[in-house]
Amino acid sequence: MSTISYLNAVPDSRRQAAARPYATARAAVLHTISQPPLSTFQPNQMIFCEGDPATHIFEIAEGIVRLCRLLPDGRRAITGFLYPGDLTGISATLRHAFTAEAVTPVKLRRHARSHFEAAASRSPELSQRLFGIMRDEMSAALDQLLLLGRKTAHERVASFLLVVARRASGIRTRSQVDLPMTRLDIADHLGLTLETVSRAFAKFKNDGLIALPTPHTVILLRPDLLCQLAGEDEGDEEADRQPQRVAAWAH
Amino acid sequence: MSTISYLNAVPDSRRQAAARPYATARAAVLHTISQPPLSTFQPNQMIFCEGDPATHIFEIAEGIVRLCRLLPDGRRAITGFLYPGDLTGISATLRHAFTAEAVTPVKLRRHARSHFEAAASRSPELSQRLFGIMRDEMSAALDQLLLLGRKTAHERVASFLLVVARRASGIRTRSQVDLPMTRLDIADHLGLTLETVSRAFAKFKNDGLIALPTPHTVILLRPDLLCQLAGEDEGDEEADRQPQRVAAWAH
DNA sequence: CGTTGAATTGATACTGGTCAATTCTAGTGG
DNA sequence: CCACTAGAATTGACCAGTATCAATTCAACG
Repeated sequence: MSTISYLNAVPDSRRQAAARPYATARAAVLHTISQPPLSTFQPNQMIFCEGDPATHIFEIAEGIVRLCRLLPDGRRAITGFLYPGDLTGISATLRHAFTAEAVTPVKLRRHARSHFEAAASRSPELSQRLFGIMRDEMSAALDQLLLLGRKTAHERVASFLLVVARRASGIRTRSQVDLPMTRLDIADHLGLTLETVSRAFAKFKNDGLIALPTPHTVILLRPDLLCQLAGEDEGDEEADRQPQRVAAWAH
Repeated sequence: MSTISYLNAVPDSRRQAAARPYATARAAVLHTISQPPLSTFQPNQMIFCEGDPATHIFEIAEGIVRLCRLLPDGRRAITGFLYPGDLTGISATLRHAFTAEAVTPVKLRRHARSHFEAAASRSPELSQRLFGIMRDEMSAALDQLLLLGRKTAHERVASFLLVVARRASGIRTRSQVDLPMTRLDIADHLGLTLETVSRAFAKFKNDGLIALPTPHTVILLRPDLLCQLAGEDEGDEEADRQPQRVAAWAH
């Protein structure tokens, strides 16, 4: 907690980044169940805490959320960021495995776990999707393990930019990317310091790989080179990675 | 791949470590289904490869397996080790997300995914357990993210020793721990070099925290201090970590 | 405009990596 | 049973990539 306990303002430009129409891709499944009212959170406000009883599942309607784990002395790892349409709390059972905090102003729906599980046991499609979400989460976690364990600072930052670009836009290589989170958030996600993140951005800018119209807007000028730098083999790895859909299991 | 492609011998002392009666805790569920014959693998032999079609689920009967992800240039992250009784391939659907290789001589059962899924859809308990296994995997991955992102070399090695001690023995603080994997495997799991791992062991030994009768046997002399070093706060760390509790979700 | 937190940039320190040599271990063959 | 050998582990010297500490600069809101 030492790093963030205040509730301060976030620039308007960053608020806008939160209200993107990406959403609903995943959450759509839920809307067949019920539509709880929206809860609102201010930037840096805690949504739920590691260790809290996991009574609800959360569906992000608007804004960006960070998921963190902390060491007793306050060192922080951000295990991931949530975007509109994302769900969290699915893989928890008794207690949450991480803390969730709003990065930008957030609106979300809380689905009671009991309702949720009842619905899942009735709908094979729903439980199917839940498995799919858990798989995606696991896959992202494995990518992150490789990033943290074996990539250099520059490679980590390049990887991050590409992940955010793909996720926030849906389109594979949209040139303009919003970074609603701070340099410290990025650093805690990449296992670096905020200075190192800043220097990596500066270098990419000097090398002509990106442009930084504002600190929270990146334009990918050479996504190809970034891909190479990130050690992702830019090719069409996605192409065959998720042509997914297997029969089904879990009733 | 570049690091290991030969099939060499493993000391007999390490073979024994593999044949531990831990097992079956998790695999027990499966035995209600069927009992395929055992397949055998030599040390460093590949069991399946990242990207392979995930047609089977594997149940380790004997021996130790490592799960790796590789960067194009050969840098390797070991995302985890499997012990007797562990399953893998559950969270994969179309293709495996990592490579699995034998560390010691391994015996395992291959369960056809189709059978498996059929059984899961018939048995709520089974699919329930599968969810549980996936949760455990995710929880371990999150721990590892914190370790790789924010712990020092010494902290990582201390954490590793404790995890292995708990897992291999089941008992919380069994003093003698076998390390069937090499220093390089440990290093690739902890995001370090083998030299750094070796130096950490040497330091712990000098400081009286552990004894090293052989390079593959560790005795935890002061598990309490190791715990502290690992940043696990053995006790009730949660206590003062989150004194706060925002009213939060008053929508 | 003024103010405050965020971001950038610079100087320096230090952890852990790299390269290299030596020792150890365990399996092999006499 | 004991030397022999190959790979593993240890240890040392040195170096590089990041972290740390510190000072500006910048951006956005009041």
